[in-house]
Amino acid sequence: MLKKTLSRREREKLRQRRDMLAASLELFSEKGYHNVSMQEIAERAEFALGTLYKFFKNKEDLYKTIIAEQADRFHEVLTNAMEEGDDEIEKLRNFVRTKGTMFINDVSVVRLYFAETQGASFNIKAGLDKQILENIEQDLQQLARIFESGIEKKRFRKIAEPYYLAVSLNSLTDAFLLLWLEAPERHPYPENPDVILDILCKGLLE
Amino acid sequence: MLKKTLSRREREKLRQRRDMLAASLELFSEKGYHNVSMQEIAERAEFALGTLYKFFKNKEDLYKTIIAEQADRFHEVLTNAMEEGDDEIEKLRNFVRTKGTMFINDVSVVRLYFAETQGASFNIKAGLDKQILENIEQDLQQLARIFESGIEKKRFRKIAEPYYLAVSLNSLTDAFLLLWLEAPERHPYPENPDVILDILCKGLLE
Amino acid sequence: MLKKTLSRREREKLRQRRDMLAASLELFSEKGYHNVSMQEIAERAEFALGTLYKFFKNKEDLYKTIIAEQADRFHEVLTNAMEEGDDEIEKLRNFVRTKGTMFINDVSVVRLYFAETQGASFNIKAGLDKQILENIEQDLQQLARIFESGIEKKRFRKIAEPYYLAVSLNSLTDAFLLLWLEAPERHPYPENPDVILDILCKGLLE
Amino acid sequence: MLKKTLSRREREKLRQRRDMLAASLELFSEKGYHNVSMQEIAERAEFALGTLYKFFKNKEDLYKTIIAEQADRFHEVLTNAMEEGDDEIEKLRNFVRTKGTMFINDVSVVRLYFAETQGASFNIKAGLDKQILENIEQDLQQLARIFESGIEKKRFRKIAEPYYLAVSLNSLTDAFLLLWLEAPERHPYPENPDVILDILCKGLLE
DNA sequence: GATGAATGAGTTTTCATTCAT
DNA sequence: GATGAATGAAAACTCATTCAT
Repeated sequence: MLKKTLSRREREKLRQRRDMLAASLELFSEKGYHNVSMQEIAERAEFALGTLYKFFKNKEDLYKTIIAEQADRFHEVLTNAMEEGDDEIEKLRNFVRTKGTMFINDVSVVRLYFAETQGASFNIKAGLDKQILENIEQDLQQLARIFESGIEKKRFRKIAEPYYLAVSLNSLTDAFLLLWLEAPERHPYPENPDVILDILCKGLLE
Repeated sequence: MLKKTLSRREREKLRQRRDMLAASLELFSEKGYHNVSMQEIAERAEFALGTLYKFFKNKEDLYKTIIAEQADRFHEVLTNAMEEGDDEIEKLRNFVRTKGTMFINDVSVVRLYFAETQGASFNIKAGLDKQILENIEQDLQQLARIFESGIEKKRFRKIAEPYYLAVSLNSLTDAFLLLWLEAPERHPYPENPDVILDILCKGLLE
Repeated sequence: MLKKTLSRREREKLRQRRDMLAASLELFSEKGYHNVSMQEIAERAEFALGTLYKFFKNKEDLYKTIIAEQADRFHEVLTNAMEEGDDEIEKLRNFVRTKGTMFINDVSVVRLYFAETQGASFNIKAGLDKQILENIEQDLQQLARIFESGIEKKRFRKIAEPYYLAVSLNSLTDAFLLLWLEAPERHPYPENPDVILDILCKGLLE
Repeated sequence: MLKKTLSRREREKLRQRRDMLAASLELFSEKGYHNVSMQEIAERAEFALGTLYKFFKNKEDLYKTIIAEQADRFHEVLTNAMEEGDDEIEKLRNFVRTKGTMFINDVSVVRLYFAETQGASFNIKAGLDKQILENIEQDLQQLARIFESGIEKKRFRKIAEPYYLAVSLNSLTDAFLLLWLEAPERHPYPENPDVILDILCKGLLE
């Protein structure tokens, strides 16, 4: 879809939609799905309540749209990050670094990300969309293939199945992000991705 | 307090309380705090609505009681597990094994555990009690001391600060528990704790 | 009813009943009918909830019993007061003095008295009993007869119908009692009944 | 604020508010605060429950608004009445006449007035607003000044302190209003204010 | 097309009353 | 006969959603 083909009207609509989603994201992230009212969202976004319903058919739809859009953006950036880099280690470094950067620049999203991926999504009526779960799965698969490739090239020892290695690295980055979220000063997300990677790479035992 | 000293009345009360907490735990775990009504809980527990309020002063109190009781049980068992074992590796094995066993025997709790610890607790008005956060922190500290001791004894390489190693191992077990929760058949929680521990211990790089 | 004919059991019952009524009177007077629960009354009276219901068939019955008993006591004392005294003025003095003394000794009752007689009784489902209204009416009639007699004997000028004079004197004492209730220090109920009576007797105009 | 400056929307809002207050006044007056539900008020006013809550933040707010508005109106009218008239007697006549007229035209208000001023306000959680008590006190003070002025000019005998004379006259009008309220046919509120005033003015004793 | 007032179902909570022990 | 635990009807209040303007 070329931008040039969008009429002023259409561009305006997109801008409104973006504003609504931004306001909702903030509020949901601050207070949680059930502690935010549609009225509140409308006010924060500076639109009328009815206008909100012109864009999203109900509260759940609005919420899911946010999650879906963020997940897509997230997915795209991560996919690209994992493709860049000359060797496997470099790709893993890119994964760790990019995931950190992305989240730290967008605190609101982190909270929702954890709420959703770590099993609290049952707080909202319906679980995550198939689409989103697939995104996440794809990221893990892509990460797994990096590990697999490393193992094939004898660069990595096969200390676990590639998929589990992917899950592990993902959970390590999550853990560091949570620490940062709770106490940004005391537990900054490491600038050097090796701090996290080494936990996986170096082997604890002498 | 010896059971024998409890009157029939008192024992009956305890049983009722337990039934109520059990019903609530199930429902909160299935549907989330905000999607469960007190009426629903009363029905599931087979008590009248008013009786529920005789035992818990309001919905939040009921919820927090569940979380607190489970967190205490959890904390106690884990603390003990980490104390047993002759050397550091054995203690870590006990941690991984016990955490798995405990959760797998009580699926309802896992869901709430993740909802609460992974940042979704903001879905309920008040966050986690100080007490519970302290429990969790204590577990991590205890785990960290095991790593520290291993490093001092030159059994472990210091691939990261002990506290971060503790956080890492904890997040790895969480990740495997989540996998199991999503697809118990495909991703059983490993009976042999080394499957998880090795990810930390063996070192990926050749 | 001779006291001697009452068995110990019966005397005990009467004492319990009195205790219950006393506790209820206190509470109703402090907080108003709707802001007092039967549970609360039972606790204050140090009886079990069920026992309360053995004595009074429901909350309204309990309330009405209090009102009726106090009204009876009130009526009896006032009737006697108005009978004593050698002339009309003395009888009126006795009325004013006795009404004051009685209320001031029993603050709880005053509040209920005003709540009931001044038209707030509609706050409770049913209005005042016929019996009580009749009591009040009788008092007014008796007072009216005193005025009437005074007029016949040419001691009083007929500045209004005797009944309205009765109502007037009654309302004057009520007004002074209300003042005292609001600010006992600033507006003590006059020890000398003439302070009130004079307002009626002396005539404002020169 | 000129009516012309109100938009149709605003006028509509005012009308709705008035309708709600009118329905509430009726119901509270008929049955008392605690025997009226918000649902009932909504039905009587022919609005949805939620609409009621758009206008008044809760039941107590609704009640207090009624009381406050009526008290203000009452206060204003009485103040003016007491200012008109050439001499003291005329001012007192105006007070007695106006108070009667106002109440007789608005029976619902009388009931609430008595419920509130005669000490039953403790039936509702919060007592009367400071503002309202001040209104009442101001009226009494103004009345007292009239008596004082009359005494200074030697038109009145000082049969009691001016403030107590004010309280007395006020209580006399209240008494006649209560009589009328109970039996309008038998005890009409006197058209000629002297019927009430004479009780104070003429002096009972020969 | 935008608006936001109006709606009412659904939720939490209280408390008078009953009745098994 | 006393007890007080259990009951559930009823009340206050919220908020997602609709629809007339």
